[in-house]
Amino acid sequence: MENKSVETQENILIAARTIFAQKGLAGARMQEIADRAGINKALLHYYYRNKEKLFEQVFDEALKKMLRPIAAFLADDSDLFQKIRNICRHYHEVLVEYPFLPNFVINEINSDPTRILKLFDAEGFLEGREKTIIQINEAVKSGMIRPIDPRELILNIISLSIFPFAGRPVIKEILYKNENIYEILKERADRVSDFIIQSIKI
Amino acid sequence: MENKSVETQENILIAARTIFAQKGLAGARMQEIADRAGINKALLHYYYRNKEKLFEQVFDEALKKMLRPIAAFLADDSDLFQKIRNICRHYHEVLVEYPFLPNFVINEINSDPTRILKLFDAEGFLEGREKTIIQINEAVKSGMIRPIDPRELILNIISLSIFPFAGRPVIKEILYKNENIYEILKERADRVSDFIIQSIKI
DNA sequence: CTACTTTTTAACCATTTGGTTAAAAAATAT
DNA sequence: ATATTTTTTAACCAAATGGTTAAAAAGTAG
Repeated sequence: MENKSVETQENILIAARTIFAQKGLAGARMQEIADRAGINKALLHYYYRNKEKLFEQVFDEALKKMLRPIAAFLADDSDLFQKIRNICRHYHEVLVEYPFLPNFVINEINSDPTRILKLFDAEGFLEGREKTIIQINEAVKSGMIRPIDPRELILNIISLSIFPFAGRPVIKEILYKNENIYEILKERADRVSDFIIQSIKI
Repeated sequence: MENKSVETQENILIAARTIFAQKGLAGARMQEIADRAGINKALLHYYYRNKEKLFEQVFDEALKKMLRPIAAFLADDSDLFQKIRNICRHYHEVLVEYPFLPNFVINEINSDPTRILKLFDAEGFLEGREKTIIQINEAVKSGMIRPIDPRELILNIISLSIFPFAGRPVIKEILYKNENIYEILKERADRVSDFIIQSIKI
């Protein structure tokens, strides 16, 4: 009996991910989520008190899955180039699974900035960031890489990894029409790190 | 008399830009737009028949301002590196003025992909793209730049230029807290093109 | 002053939507 | 078989919202 219940809840979450991703929090309809999960609205509210709670669960879950390993990579002791490769690869892996995540973050940070930032904090992202900034500065000083502001390098890594997923529908139409964009993006991970490393290495 | 009318309509557009940018099409409220424009809802509907029409006007106007010059840069005869510099600079200039544009495009392409793509077409973006792809391939063949898939290079340029604006609220919090992010992004244009050129040049 | 346009007011409507309720039905466990 | 949990049905509610209407008021031009 419990199986069925768990299965239904899982179906709800899967449906919610899709709908929230397509329409955002405001645009999503509880009825549509229920339909897609193959249940009715009453049951949907039976398991998830309201729209906000449902959204929060879907959102927090996905964001944690993204941030926790990134924080770990930032904090570990591998050398800079390896770190860049790890991070790019992880971004691409998770985003192939949760391609809606960037839009979630981008859209919802406007409505409640603090909640998202708390998640960054909780997942240890900020400490890892400090450590990596120091590491980049040292790499510059030791002549391993060209002079670059650490935050700018981080921003470039993030931009190259995330934007193609955030803008995926447009990208697909203007650059990769009639191709499997997910395949292309998945394969891109290592080329992105090469592109970055090529730019900074001496 | 006409002045007042035009001024009111302009106020509406300014207000609409802000609200649509913050809340998206679904999340925006006509009442809120009216309030921000300093008028009432009846007058808002008097000038713009309905929400969709208003959104369309705001959106199309901004996207054209973005695309038309990009198309021109892609189509002109300057050498590849100069082209990259022109494009990065233009993206940054327009996006400082319309920072909401990327989110607009990203969000609304889901609801009606064809309308946006028509705009790309109409603004001559696609022809410029073809010409630039050929140019990149030739630059590779002539040994001017490292081997790279032209579409991937274009994607990297777009990602580095646009993502920082799309993700601006998050970026600001995790990297540039307490700083003027617009100033930082504006200054970034030339460093972005340097980063790209450094990566591909031989 | 008169004619015309712009703006306001305020009530009003239809629809959508999130959410509830309560009872019946189905499924499952013991 | 009985008790418990899960699911459905269907009606219902309150609030929000896009949009309308019509008449009055204010502003403007000739």
